[in-house]
Amino acid sequence: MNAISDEIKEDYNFISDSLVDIYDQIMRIEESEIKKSHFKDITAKELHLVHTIGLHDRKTTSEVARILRLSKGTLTANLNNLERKGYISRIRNQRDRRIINLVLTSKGRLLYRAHYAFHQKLVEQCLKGFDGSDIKKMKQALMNVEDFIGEVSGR
Amino acid sequence: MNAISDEIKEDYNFISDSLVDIYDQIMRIEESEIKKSHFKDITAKELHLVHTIGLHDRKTTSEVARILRLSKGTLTANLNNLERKGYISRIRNQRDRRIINLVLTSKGRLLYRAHYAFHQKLVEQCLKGFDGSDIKKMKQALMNVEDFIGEVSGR
DNA sequence: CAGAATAGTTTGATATTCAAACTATTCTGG
DNA sequence: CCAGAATAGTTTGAATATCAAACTATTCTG
Repeated sequence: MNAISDEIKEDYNFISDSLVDIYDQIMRIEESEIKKSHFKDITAKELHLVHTIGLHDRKTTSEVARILRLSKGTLTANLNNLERKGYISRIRNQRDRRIINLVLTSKGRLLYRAHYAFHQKLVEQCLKGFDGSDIKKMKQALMNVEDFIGEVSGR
Repeated sequence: MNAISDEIKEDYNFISDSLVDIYDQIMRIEESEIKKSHFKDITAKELHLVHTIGLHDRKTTSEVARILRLSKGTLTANLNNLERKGYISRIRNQRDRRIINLVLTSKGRLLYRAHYAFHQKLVEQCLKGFDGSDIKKMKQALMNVEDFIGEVSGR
């Protein structure tokens, strides 16, 4: 093993160690940043749920439960909380009255945008000083991770 | 706004969207991979705790609680579970008998290494085809994120 | 050496999660 | 068209996780 590949190995270890811890911290500061704004009653999990419900596509309860891997009962409880706090509404689907479509209220949309802006800021900081080809590499790395996740979880 | 910076903006959005979702999936497959091995009784949270206790430095309960931002009571409960399952031991510090030092049992060390190996594999997949300078960039990006986290959470 | 400070545990209340039973609605084969 | 199967979401009851505050044991300090 020569000096260069040793150095690369060290970099691998740095990256691996770093990744293990970073996301936890991100989750935490996401929540604390949101609480500094005027959304004081939102947890990181609820933020995640608001993000998943999203701005445009009126997902159903089942879709959201599948995406987040929550049981239907758990999601119902979470949705009750977010509805009570005024971030989401349930809309009964008129074509198929078994289905509930989920939408963000205007308050929910504000929260969504604040959260999204935070992520944008994070990515900007992360990639500051990078040029177009560096960014392409970064994108490639993330796609590789997605592929890996796909393989491991059986696509 | 010209074509090139539009493209970069799109890449930023891709990266931002991708990051939001990847962590959750990684947590999930970490847990499911570990359950495929002979550590069937471990949750993602417990894995995280075993990782934090680590191999070498005999952290105290308070240190671990601070790192993971858990209350002391919650951590006590978690440690009871991991001790019952045979992954950790509590060692009463002889210099200061108020303190408990936490160590992994041999079973705990096996789990730690399996988890670590998983992360290594993830990083290898992520960076496959990257050369030394690409990897340096990647490292830089992660350090930028750490800086950002430091700034936001007040260092 | 008395009392303040610290490390960790226990306790009681609250919140989260799940699976299973349940309600309401739609689909489907005869 | 209709009976029963299938589907979407809610309710329920039990198990687990979490927190803050009270508590125990130990060490530090003036």
